[in-house]
Amino acid sequence: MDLRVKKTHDSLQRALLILLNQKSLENITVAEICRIAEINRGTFYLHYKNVHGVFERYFNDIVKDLKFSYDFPYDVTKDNLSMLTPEMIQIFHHVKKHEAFYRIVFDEKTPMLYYHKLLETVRSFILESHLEEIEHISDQQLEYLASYTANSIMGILIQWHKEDYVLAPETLNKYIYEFYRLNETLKKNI
Amino acid sequence: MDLRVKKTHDSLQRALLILLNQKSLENITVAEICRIAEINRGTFYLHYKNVHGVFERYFNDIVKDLKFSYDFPYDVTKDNLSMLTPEMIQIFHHVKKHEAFYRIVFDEKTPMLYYHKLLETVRSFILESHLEEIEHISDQQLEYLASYTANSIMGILIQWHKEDYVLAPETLNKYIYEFYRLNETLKKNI
DNA sequence: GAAGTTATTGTACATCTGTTCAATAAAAAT
DNA sequence: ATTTTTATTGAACAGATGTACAATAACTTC
Repeated sequence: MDLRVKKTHDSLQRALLILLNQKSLENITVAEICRIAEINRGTFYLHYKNVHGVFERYFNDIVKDLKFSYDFPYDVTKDNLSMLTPEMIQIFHHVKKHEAFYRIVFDEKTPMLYYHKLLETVRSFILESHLEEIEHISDQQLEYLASYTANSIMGILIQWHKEDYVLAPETLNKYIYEFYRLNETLKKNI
Repeated sequence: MDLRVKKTHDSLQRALLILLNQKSLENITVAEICRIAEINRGTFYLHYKNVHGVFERYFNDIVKDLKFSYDFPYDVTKDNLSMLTPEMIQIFHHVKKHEAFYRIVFDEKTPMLYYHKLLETVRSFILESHLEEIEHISDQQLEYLASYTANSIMGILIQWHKEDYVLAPETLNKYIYEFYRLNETLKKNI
């Protein structure tokens, strides 16, 4: 790979991180990030459409980290019966690890793009490991079930974000498990 | 209320709708919307921060419509035992009714703001009507349960969006009901 | 190492942004 | 109806955006 291109990308990524310590993402301009990175503004537009382009590159690295951590089995007692197993705790640990990053992802000003990408990732985890055994369900219905299930976990993340990430990942995991069992109890009261 | 202010808001709202038929929201500039609305650009900044400000005003009207429709009981056979009752079909009907609008809300380029607001609305529906009878749950846990439950419905909406809103609201409602029952079946296989 | 290819640079341009301010027009208060 | 208050306007400003182009520098190929 061309060293010049790599240098451009690295400089811009480094400049973005510097600026994110000073101001919010939506207040960072292309001109500004180029000044810090010592990159010509014209060069910027050769590679990215806007500042979010640089952030998206950063995002892809973070999600790679999530996918990697998910490939490692977290707990031996794999509970395949629930669609929302304690396995999901890895997602909470991941978000906590990159908290500063996810504060931006869930921010009101941030485009939906990153939310969609994260949901897609969680969705693939669920499709790969938890939805195989389901019968009597159409392909299309399975797509909806995956989104339904994955996004319920995203709901936990959003609430976590709203409460400033105060709870421990283990607590969230316990919550999910209890929410799953809750259906059962309610049904028994019929 | 000052007639001049109302005229300004109305002109801008009308101009936004005209422009949305021609191009996507993120490509509409303040200068452009002011030219169409025949409003001085300085006046624009007296009322809004950017183009999204005008869209947000529009959004508030739409959500008002959702809240209104939800106040009307849709079906007499209210199933209080499930947290996700067929009552939710009203949300699907609402989104279908304002499909052109929600195509923008769920778009990748659109800020998370509208998603958060819609989630908050669905969340309030659930808290008001379905989560009262739950016992042995802390206030905080209830907050998470509400986000968890409300966002699972949002997951259906996102999938609907991804599939270009082809299915009927009734079908989605049937799906949700079946997803709820699915837990039951899986557990019996222990 | 020379020749060819490609990324980066500097400059320029029209347009947009966000803000300020005095002048004016429209509404509200008396 | 006159005065007071407030919204809108037009002009001007520094800075940002997105694009274009020729010149130059860096990398690749042979």
